[in-house]
Amino acid sequence: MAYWLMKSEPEVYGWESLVSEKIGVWDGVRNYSARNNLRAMKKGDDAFFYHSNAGKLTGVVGVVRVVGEAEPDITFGPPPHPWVVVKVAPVVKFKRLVSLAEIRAEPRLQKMELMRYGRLSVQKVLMAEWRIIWAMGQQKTG
DNA sequence: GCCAACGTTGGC
DNA sequence: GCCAACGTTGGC
Repeated sequence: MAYWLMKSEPEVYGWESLVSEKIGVWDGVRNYSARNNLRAMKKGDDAFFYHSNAGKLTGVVGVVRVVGEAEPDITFGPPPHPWVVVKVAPVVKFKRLVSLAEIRAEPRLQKMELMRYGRLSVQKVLMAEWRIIWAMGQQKTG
């Protein structure tokens, strides 16, 4: 069982879009590192859903589960080509946003790929990092 | 809207 | 294989 972080711009495809679809096809990835991560995803893996490019709302909004493993991304064109999609379903929305600013400010999260290689749209998350962000997301807002 | 960081492309 | 030019992502 592995943990991941998947980015999407909420204006393009946000948490609410996924909830209304129930199962989302994660398409459009055109970067080899991100593609390799998509290929490594297994059914039952969990991923943080991260809203990118969203000003103060940039950050982790909830958890999704991989329900379909890599298959060709037909939005690129007919295979063969290198690009793949996975299918994900919403699991739980956080009680509050865990913003990028907070992640930046948390010393235990400084080694996250998010800090080192911010532009990667599909990233691996370590279990320790997963637990920290999960706990932050369960805190009640004041 | 700007721009830093990074990936990709293509000439050589 | 190197590297300059260019394109894209995404934070701010």
